[in-house]
Amino acid sequence: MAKISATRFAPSPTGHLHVGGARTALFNRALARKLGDSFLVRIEDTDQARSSETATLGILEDLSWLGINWDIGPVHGKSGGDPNNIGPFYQSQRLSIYKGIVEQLLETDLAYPAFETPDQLDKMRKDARQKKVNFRYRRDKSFSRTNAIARMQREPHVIRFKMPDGPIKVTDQVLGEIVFGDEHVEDFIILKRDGFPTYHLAVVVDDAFMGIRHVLRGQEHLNNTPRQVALQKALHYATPLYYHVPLIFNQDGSKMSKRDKDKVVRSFYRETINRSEILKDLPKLLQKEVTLWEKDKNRQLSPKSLSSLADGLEVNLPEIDVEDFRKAGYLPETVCNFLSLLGFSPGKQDNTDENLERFDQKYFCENFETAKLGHSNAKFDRKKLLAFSAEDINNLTPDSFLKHWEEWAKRYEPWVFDSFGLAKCTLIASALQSRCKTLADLTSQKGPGAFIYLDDRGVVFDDKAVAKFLMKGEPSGLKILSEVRSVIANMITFNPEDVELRVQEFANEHQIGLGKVAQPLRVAVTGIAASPPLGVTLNLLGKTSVLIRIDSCLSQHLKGFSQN
RNA sequence: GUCCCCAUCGUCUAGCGGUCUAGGACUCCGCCCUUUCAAGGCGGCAACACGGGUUCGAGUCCCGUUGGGGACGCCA
Repeated sequence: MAKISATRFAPSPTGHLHVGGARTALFNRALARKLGDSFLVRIEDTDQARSSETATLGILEDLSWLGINWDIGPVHGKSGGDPNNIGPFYQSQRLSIYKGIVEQLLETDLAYPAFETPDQLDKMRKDARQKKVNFRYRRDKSFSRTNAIARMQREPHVIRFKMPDGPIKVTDQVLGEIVFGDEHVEDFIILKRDGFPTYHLAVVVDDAFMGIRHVLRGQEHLNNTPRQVALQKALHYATPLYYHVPLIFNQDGSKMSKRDKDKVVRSFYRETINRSEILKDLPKLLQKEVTLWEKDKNRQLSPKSLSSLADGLEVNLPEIDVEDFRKAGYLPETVCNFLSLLGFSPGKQDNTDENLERFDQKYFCENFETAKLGHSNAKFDRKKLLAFSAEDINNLTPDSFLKHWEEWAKRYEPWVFDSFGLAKCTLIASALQSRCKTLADLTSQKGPGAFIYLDDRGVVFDDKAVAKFLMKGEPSGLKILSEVRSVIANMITFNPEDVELRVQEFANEHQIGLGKVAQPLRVAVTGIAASPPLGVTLNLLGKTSVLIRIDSCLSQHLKGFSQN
């Protein structure tokens, strides 16, 4: 047994890391730091059909991006390693260990082979359900060990653990003492037909071999705990301390899960009337996949296919995975801070009422306490996350903000820096920083910088803005615009201060308020009534573009104006 | 259906028997600042699920009801 003391995060690589998993990782690391334990990552890939190396890599990358580094485990970037020689950290590479344990259990009559096929079991479960009784697999009274061992040699089989009789007590560090009656805990499978261990066996064996003394995980595992405790007793392993934390929910109160994206697309697809037309526009391979998927509720589309279909249906996929939030332009620190608050509260310090919610992971690790963990499930509030994000982005130094944006853009919108160059992007960043809630807002078509990316002759004018700032009043905005145009045209320097100064002078000369000049100009070059300060807005576009846009605006609206 | 967990503003939560006419954060609303939009500053609305106990005293302890959630896989 390992001589170290560790906490662990043990994801199964069946897709991207989702926020619930990320939170578990965050809590485990904090617990480890608080305890002075090592923090270990282990890949639970005992499901041959669903696990993939791509998913593993994705999860490790997601953790790294969040800044969650691990001491022991798969090597990725600066994380991982095996200083105590307790690896490997992929369960698929530990098969011989589990087999040895299973043999030991078999020899000591603590486990036995079983021969029912999955179909047979399915039927047994259905029958039980129909009779409204609880199904629980227990070894037959007429069970003969010698017979079974002999049959093992020639028949496909699983190995089941002999669950001891009597209730099992679990002591949880968060929830307290919980007693599970044995009427539910069956002789569960520890070795599958394919020779792979089940989760229960692998987790118990690995935790023991890897020195895991503290197990913090989601409450969905609470009902698994008695099985694992029974197994630990049978194997004479120490039972780790358990910490079961509440779940993370969607706004509608359902559990936030990996399947949510599929669910959203499915329900939207069902309600779409012209779905056959949409289907036609998809690639042939995808068409086949969708047809199969449509018929089978339990089937899930691959992430790629799912997003293609979502595009076709024009549905927005919910953000569930860490990668989704990265793409949406959140800073990793923001995501970590927000996630840390789901099921954990920093409490009150010195009885002051100040807001203690905004903290970094250093603070979280130092102040993490079991007593500060909540007991009830938490809904994931995107609006609050967005508010945190806006605040964090605003608090960044201009330099750091630019770097974050550049890094993000390189991954998701490479055209920005490619076509505008660093100098212009620096200007854009400084103009938009306080107006952005996420990094994605910087390039969003609905974002505060949308006007920057417009074609000079393709400005789309907002009707209300045009009516209010160009058509109304005497003199009208259009008239002022046509007069101020020459002021702009005659400018030699074009920095924000000069622009503001000249426009102010113009207003003074004509004895009108600044707004009377600024708003028509703003509408002319952006199409809408809101933008960064006028000087910055015009400077960002450059004199040439500004003049083209003014002219284009005048020619589009003067016509309509004279007719009225 | 069976077992398990949970229950304070719309949401995240503070509260560990009296200091609670219940505090903070997000949302929403108002005001200030202001050439627009942001940012920033100030203020406001808003909750102890219900019913029984225990106690001099209950958001805080106990029981029940109701409600929410989880588990019941050769998934993890």
